Amino acid sequence: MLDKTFNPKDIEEKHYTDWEGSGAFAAHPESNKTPFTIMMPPPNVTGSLHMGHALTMTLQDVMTRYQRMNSKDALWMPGTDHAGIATQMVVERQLAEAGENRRDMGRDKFLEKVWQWKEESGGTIVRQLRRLGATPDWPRERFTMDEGLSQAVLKVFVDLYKDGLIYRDKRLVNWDPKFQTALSDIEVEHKEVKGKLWHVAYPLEDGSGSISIATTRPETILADGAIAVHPDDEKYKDLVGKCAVVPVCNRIIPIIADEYVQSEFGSGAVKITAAHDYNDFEVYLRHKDTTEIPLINLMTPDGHMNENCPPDYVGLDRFEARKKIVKDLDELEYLEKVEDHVHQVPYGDRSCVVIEPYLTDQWYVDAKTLAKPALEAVKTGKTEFVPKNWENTYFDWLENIQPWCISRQLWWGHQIPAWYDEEGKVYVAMTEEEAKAQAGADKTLTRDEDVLDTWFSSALWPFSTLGWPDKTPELSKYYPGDVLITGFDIIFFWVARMMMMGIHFMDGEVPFKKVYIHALVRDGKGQKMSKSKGNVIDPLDIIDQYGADALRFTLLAMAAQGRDVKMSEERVEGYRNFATKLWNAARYCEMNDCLPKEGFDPASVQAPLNQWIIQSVSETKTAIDKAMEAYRYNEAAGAIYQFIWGTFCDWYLEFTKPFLQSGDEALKEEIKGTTGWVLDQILLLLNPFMPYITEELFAQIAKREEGTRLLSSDWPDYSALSVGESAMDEISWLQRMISEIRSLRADLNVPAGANIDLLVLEASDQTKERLKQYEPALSQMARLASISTDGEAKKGAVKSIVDEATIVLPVADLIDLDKERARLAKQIEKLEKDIEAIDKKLGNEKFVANAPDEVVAEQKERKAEAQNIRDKLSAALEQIKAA
RNA sequence: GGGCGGUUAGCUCAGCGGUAGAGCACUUGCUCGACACGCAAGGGGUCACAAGUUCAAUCCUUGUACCGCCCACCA
Repeated sequence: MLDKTFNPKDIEEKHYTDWEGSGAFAAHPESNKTPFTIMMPPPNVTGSLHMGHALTMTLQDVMTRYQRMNSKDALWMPGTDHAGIATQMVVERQLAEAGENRRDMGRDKFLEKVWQWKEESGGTIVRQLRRLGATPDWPRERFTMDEGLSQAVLKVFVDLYKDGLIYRDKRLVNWDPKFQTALSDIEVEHKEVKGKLWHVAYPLEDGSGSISIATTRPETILADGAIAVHPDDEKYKDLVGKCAVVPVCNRIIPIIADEYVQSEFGSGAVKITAAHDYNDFEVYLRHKDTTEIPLINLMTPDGHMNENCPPDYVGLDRFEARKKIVKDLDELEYLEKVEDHVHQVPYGDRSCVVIEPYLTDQWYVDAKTLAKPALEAVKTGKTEFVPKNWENTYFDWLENIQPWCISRQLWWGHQIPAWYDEEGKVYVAMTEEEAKAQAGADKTLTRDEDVLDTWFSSALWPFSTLGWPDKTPELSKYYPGDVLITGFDIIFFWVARMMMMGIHFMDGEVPFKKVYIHALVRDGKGQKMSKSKGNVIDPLDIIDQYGADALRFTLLAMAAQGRDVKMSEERVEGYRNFATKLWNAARYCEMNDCLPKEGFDPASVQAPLNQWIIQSVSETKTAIDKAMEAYRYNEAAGAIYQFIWGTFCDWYLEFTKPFLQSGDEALKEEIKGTTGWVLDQILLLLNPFMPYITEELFAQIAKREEGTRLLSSDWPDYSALSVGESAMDEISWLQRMISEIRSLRADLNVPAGANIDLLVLEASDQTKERLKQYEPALSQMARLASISTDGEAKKGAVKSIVDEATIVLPVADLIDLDKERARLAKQIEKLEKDIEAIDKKLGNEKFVANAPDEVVAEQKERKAEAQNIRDKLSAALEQIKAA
């Protein structure tokens, strides 16, 4: 006997262990089944499960389970990402706590520490995924710094270098002074900041006056190399070619003309600080051949002023230097005015410190070239985004893509396979031996210290995890993947780069055919969850409290396309209740011997009641299939929810109760068989969504062959079942009948416990027959003492209409006549309004002429029906008035 | 500045050319032997605003107003 409530805690671990042990998560490259591949976006090794993971992994797991049940050879490829900066940060923080730091320790020793940390703590998220019920092919789990994947990274680097698609360049990069590394453009977040605009006067060298400029970063004045004005600006025409004196450091700089300058902004003159500003650098490049413009770097890598500054600035923090120069400018009377100014300031997405444009040598990928086929693939539909509007975002980014800076001044990551000889000449090769062979035996080579951007290795994930560059069976079977399921926040970081790398290295073949982009999870108020806001809902807490099934179902039900998912505990509670409901339905079935029986054939059932529920199961399955096909998880979840609760529990089980108590034996047996069968189908259909409770019930309600699990069961196929319309009509009638009586009773305050008599007038033969047949169900569900079809409505009886028949409840002594009059009047009024609206339509010649015939027919039918009911209710109202 | 999305019941959101839906909340009844994490019956919406297309618009088009997010170097 099942317990009274379902306790997820008791069974989740047991089933997961059993599932994993069964080997059912495994892909089988050797099988001849159609493959279905999902690449799991590898979470950071430093990560722990948050709601975003819970959502994306649930969607992936549901898809994987669904495809697996549909006889696909499903590969859900799991793994983790080494997460360069994030991981190095974690370990450095630990070192700091122990009073150590990585530079004292040295690179090798430090890396040893990181690996040690990875072994000890890197498995957290992977363990947590198991609690969600995720079923990827664990034995294939990869790490982006695994031997094989690292080899793939080296090969990709070397090949791209040979093709001229990777190169070294000296230009401005986004420099993170906290981590002291370069960052790519997309690792920089621009935030609106309230700053100041300082207006500063630069004296002209010839003493003939001064020229005024405005700046938001006065400390960079110390590195000024020129002043620029617009070539057409009359105001400054005569100054071009002259020189000005930089305040405070007294450097003489030229005044040049460049179209970049906007005459209307500020004073119309701009200082040019080529080593610390992207635009200024561009100006510098345009003029450096004709005008000598100093290119001065005034900062150390950790954001302090260097020796290129006046002595009293050297060593100052960049923000201190800003304060000091403002003070100095003011004292020296160069500062003309200060305005408040709102502008965008770049911050490192991990370090959260202000990023400096900084002039360094870095490695770049020629993203523009790689982007072309990646764009083409989506334009031609080889890869499709769902929902489609994300393609615009993808196009927009790739069409404007800049060179991708891939070198990072970190230690944790894939070290760049480049060596330098003493003259600084570079040799790129898979190994030091090969580099030496290139350089010649007499050269001493030093390896590039830098490592690659973490996303460089993630970009290879769809093929590096399958054994590339070897031609493995996995690679040929599971590439390209069927669908990539991920959030929009990493379309640039990851999706686009996988497209570029995949197409380039896999002979033009895209890495996945579909990209399903889901929303981000927010809190109940729609705010982004973050630790600092303290509004984080921990999925593990939710699992502890409500069970993994409830969490999964909540995420699915709210995963409608193109919207944020607002997570609130009340919703989870609701779906926990749903699990309990199912549990109790199964418990009821168990108590009534309605369990799955060997040999039951749903095609053979005779009773319309049973035919109806079987047909409903089939329709539900169709709805789920349709929804899954379109990645409409919320619709799939809604369909099965509605069927279980609204159809099976609320109607079918209630219909059949009286027949099970007293009915003829054949019918009883058929009901038992049908109920058991439906319950089994429910478990199958719900399994991908709520794997734990369904697996538990599956095991409890029937003896199965040893080792049979829902996990590895087949998705049902009802194509052989066909049920006539008549059963559906008949049960629909029964539902309407019961609803109508219940509604009347409630409206008229008939005591809930009172059994009353039902009189049905003007009943057709069919209705009479049905009343007789379903008498037990009607009596019990509508609480009737008797049902008759002939007789006369007594004075004060209440009337209503179901189809052709008038139902009469002789409850005169129980009800308030005024209330009944009001009820009838209200209904009649509503019907009149409907009829009027329909008449208006039908009276419109254009409508009749243009609307499809079936729409016109439908309107006519509705009108007739409304008129029929109205007439009968009017008669009833007259009768009461007469009484 | 560009792009995308949103505005539907008290709240959170589905729906998307022909009778407005769900969950929660609310009201009123219910110890009908599965379930109060429940059952039954209800109340509640000029589908942001304006114009247009159409026989017909919550749904399509255009515009307006708010609200989000993403991208963008204006000192």
